[in-house]
Amino acid sequence: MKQASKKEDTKQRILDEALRLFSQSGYDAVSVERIASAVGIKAPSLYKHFKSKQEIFDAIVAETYRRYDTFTDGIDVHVSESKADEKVFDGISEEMLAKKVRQLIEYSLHDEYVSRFRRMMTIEQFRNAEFADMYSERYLERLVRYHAGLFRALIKSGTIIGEDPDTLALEYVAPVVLMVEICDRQPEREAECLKRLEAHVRNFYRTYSPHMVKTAEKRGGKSDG
Amino acid sequence: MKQASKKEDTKQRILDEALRLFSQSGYDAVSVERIASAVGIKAPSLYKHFKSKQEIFDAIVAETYRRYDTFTDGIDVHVSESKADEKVFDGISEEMLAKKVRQLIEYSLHDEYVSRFRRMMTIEQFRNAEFADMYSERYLERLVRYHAGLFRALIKSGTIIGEDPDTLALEYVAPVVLMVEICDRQPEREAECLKRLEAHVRNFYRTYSPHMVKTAEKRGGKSDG
DNA sequence: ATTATAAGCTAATAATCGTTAGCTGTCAAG
DNA sequence: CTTGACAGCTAACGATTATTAGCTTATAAT
Repeated sequence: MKQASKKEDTKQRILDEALRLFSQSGYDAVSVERIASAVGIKAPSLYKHFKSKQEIFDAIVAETYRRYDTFTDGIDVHVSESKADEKVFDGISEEMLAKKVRQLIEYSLHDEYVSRFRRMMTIEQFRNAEFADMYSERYLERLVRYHAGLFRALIKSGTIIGEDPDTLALEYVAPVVLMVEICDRQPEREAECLKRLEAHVRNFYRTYSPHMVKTAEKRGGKSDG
Repeated sequence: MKQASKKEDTKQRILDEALRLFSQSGYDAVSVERIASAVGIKAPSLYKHFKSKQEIFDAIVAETYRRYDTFTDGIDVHVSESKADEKVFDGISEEMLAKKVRQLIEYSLHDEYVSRFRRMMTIEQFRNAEFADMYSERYLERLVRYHAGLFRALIKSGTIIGEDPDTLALEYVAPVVLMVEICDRQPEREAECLKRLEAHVRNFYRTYSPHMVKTAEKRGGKSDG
């Protein structure tokens, strides 16, 4: 029988520690010796669980393919494009948008697995075309498509105004992605990034919400900076 | 006397080839042997020019500190914040904005040195705090500040409407930065990215230009999908 | 022309790399 | 209790790493 107690546990810890180290320094800069000692075993013992260093890396990638987590996994509200015309989002508020982004950021940055894997792929994205494609798809396009669907529904329901939901989605999502990238390399700037995103979301909402009809007159003479 | 003929030439070629290789695979994955053979010499000969592999890397970084090139170097129109209130940008057009972005992209992607260094730093950004800071500053904050200054002037002159030039700048710049990142890993998508940026810039201009007063009525009843 | 320096080379260094062989103790199944 | 597989270990492998020593050749200054 296959007992999952000791062996599977060690195997998982190897994957965990390897991902942690790869996300810090990249695949080439991390030796199997270093992975092993992080797990608390000797390097040759790794080969009881994986037949090569490359296989460890591959297993990590394969695992995330199974998990298929995205930025959007961290959001509680989900929309599929097919359901988009049901008017669930009629009354979406500035506050709701802001909250969604906070949830997204929270998940993307504080889920260790998610954030480590993203940092690892940031380092390894140029290694081959497959990784490049995966990176763009996973960390940008999925999020843009998701929001394009959302905005398409919101436009249809009249909640926001706008003609091009794809462009709108890119403009909405791009600052979010960039702030995540900043936090990946400068975690100490998280508060600042959240603040900038709050300002972004609120400006976005006010710009495209029909409640706020923006005219040249409205912002004519500003008193002082 | 210090003759700059042969030695300085080889030294520069070492830097060039090293940067090319580092930008493809990262520092750790490139051996001095591989750099040397790209230059056309043997590995030990490298040490007549640099006393270590690390020094080659450091020299590359130091060189870009001297050059101080940014995204904005590729733009012909320059604004310093002090000159910002001179009404040079009164009549800025959608076409001008679109052209500026095209120039920016052209420079960022097709200047070999600039694009290779950026890709190298993308790989090495997590190596230490200095690189992390440099990356954010060089590839995002500078560009945001530049455009914040531009938009501040444009708001003051009434060319565009808006209250928060910093947020506006982030929203304007973020899609540009992201499209550059896509092209860095998927060069075959350049045309698509340029198209998306064109749509972004035009949407941005139309949204914030006072000529286009956008109201709920204007986009009220859309006939069909 | 002489001479010194510079820039290449080969050979060899120690260190570290990923990986294999083979031994030992643990522990669950029979 | 016996047995066998499993998961750890040490020792060692060859390959590759960055780097040094020392020789040679080309070149530039005197």
